[in-house]
Amino acid sequence: MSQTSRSTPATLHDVAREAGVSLATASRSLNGSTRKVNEAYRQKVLEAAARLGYTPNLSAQAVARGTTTTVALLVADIADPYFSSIAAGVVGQADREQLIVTMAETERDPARELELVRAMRGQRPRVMILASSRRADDPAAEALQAELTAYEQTGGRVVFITATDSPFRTVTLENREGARALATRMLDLGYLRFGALTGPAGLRTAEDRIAGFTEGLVAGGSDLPADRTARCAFTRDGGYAGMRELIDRGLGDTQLVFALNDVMAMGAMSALRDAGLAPGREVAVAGFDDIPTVRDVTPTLTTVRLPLEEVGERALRLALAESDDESGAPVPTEVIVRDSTPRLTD
Amino acid sequence: MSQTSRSTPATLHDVAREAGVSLATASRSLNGSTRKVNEAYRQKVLEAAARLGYTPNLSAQAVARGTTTTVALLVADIADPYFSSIAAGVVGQADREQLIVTMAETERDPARELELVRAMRGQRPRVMILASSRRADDPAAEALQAELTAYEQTGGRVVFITATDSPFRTVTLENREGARALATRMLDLGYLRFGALTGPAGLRTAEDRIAGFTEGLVAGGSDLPADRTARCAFTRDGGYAGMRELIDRGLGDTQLVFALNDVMAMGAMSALRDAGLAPGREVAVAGFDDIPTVRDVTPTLTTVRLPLEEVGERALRLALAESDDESGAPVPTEVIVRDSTPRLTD
DNA sequence: ACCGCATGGGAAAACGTTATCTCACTTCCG
DNA sequence: CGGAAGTGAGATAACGTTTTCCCATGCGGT
Repeated sequence: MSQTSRSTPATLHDVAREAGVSLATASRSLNGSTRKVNEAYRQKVLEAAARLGYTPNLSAQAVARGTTTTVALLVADIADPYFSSIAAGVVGQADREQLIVTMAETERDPARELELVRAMRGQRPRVMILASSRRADDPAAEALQAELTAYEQTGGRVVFITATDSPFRTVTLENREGARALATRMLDLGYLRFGALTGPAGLRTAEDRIAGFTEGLVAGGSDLPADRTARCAFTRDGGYAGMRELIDRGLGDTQLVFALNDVMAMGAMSALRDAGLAPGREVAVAGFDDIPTVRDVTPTLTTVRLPLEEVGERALRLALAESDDESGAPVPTEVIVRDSTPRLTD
Repeated sequence: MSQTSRSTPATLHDVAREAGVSLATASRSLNGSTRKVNEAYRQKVLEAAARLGYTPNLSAQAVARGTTTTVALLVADIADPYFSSIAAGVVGQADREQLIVTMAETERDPARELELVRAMRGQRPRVMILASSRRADDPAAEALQAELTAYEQTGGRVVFITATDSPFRTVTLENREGARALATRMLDLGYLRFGALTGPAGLRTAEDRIAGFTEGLVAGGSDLPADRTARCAFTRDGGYAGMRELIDRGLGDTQLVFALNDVMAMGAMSALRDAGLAPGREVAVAGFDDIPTVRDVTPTLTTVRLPLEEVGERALRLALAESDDESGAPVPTEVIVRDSTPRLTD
């Protein structure tokens, strides 16, 4: 009972011996093979396995079967609610599909992303989901595409979560359309003078959102003047810094600042507050994504809802789908007006 | 160039043939073995590998070597900032150690946790990190412990992230001490009448924090009356519901509510606001964990800082450490006073 | 000149599975 | 009663690696 000495895990061999059957029969009994096996034998094997605490070695199964049950997930930053929500969706769906997910963090660096894709290929995952953000000026983009194409040629499935269309299966996020709808809605609320935190140059998500927002404004007869925008990192601290810069440059009569995503918006609101300005009252703020916490900030944040967890689920389902063009409808976005953008009544 | 037909990944065999060397030499060239290999041969192999786009099959390596490079991580809920911060730490450290992390979600269900541990054992991970929360009344606890012990006997390493001491390596969270320090500090600020959201019955983390908080209050001559506490789920919505219940029962002269963790505190503050009460001014609120977003809520939240990302890193390092009793010092906690608990001056 | 002895390549056995292929045995039909 | 046709267990060849072992070669020492 108190065997504290280190041993090795029980193998199928052990189980077969213990049950007094052949290796083949043991294997057939423990996983569902097409072949039938005598119920009496089957019982013996099952009992033996339980007695020995046998767990099949997934690596060995992978080698023998030539396929794994792994899905590889690449995100920019796990601690960011945007990515962790997507990850939660992927992991949940994977669990339902009896798959295992392995995760890695690109830290928003394209070179690192490429490196990680290479490394992950070693696992021979069934699926690779790339939620990490695309850049327009990515020098590693070609190499990445080549790597992924090679991966697909060996039977893998690539799914991107992004707005830009890629040569791979894609869960399409309507960043542009969502931002345009947001702009329209803000105009409806009476806003006229807009500013924005535009994120880092070259980041596709950022560019799409800004483009969509501008489009909406222009369509409504307004615009987004360059001197009311500031570049900044795509993070909470970036949002804080960007808003800080806007404030330092002089907000003028800016009525509403669009922050590109919710974490940036939250940083921006803090920057406003720290500068003695009341977000929502003196300067309205809008975000994008609808991460869970925006209901709990003050004022509650107006944003464009992206069903992130569902996005993760869809990504995996899409990867597993038979048909190649099952990408289906883009993910629905929805403008959600909250207290950070009150109706202007003057 | 446009070979779109599906093929299989290049194997070491292919590389060896392409380079005109034996399998053994190819293997020795591509990973660092103890044996030296002629530089000319080595180059040929490396070139051949590059030409064929060879990536070693990790499963096969695992089978041949008898060990994997996998870290299994179990969390309760990936989308919860507490767990995603820990996960970020684990993934970051794993990356530095050239390890791969696979992740699963217990959804706070002990039965599920046991099931998952069983399933993960199939991967033969080098390390299993359990960040999912312990329960005092867990009916599956014995089975879990048996499973983990068996796992350790076969060479695996278990690390718990928790406050309760376990028979396994543990990153110790000083929930009790931190909560006690928080109580002391709140007394210093002039608070006298306390309430609390106590979380679900049986959850160790919750119990420890409440116990510590009560201790601190009692030590300071105050107390935590049962009629000012409410049970609730350990989530944002739980915090909201719990505070709602407290409000409905009548807050009386309660001056400060301790919410057990930050997401609950944020829910609680929203509940207060929705009831027309100003958190921080009319009722003070304190949390625990110091998740990133609490700097951005209004009022900013007083809490006990837990360096969550570092906790994740430490967990992995602890798992990998040679010595058995390297658990080291408990993770330092720090009370951080912010605007949600202003000094009482009446 | 001969004998170790290090050096380093290659054949082949292992790792823990699955899947193919035998083959003994039953059953059923004419 | 003989033979065809199932049935299902077991031996064994894979799967893609690593690693052990064997062996040819070259070199230094006596």
